[in-house]
Amino acid sequence: MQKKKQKKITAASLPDRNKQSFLFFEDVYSIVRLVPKGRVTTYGAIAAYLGSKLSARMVGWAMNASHNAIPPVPAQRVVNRNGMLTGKHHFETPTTMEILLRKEGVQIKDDAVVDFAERFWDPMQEMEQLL
DNA sequence: GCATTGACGAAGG
DNA sequence: CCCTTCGCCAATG
Repeated sequence: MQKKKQKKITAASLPDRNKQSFLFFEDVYSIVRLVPKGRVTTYGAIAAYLGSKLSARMVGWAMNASHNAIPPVPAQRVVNRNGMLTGKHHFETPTTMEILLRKEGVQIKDDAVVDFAERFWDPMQEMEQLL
């Protein structure tokens, strides 16, 4: 049986209406939506969970399209591996991300999550607990 | 069709 | 310890 090579699905190859159905997007969104309030995860952790073949950049790329996602994705809970709010400029206002996180009980200092190691929510780790 | 960019991350200098 | 380079893969010009 021929191995089903990863079908090269691109958002551009789909009608706008189906972009939100883009599997890779949904995978990312599903994980992000699982992040509990007051916790954060990273692009790399999500990429690792989906498979190391996918780079963390693709996660960021997917997040960029998360505005079109329904239900909405708490993108503010996704930060880079350093705990920095690198995506803050992609929100409606540069302070939206920080405000949302503070509202959820996450302390932000110098555009970074305080006690990031404790706040970190690892998809793979959490998935194991569910098993 | 090539070059640049990007909400990343690891490695090297 | 800070900065640069490279790999990652798709989008965009």
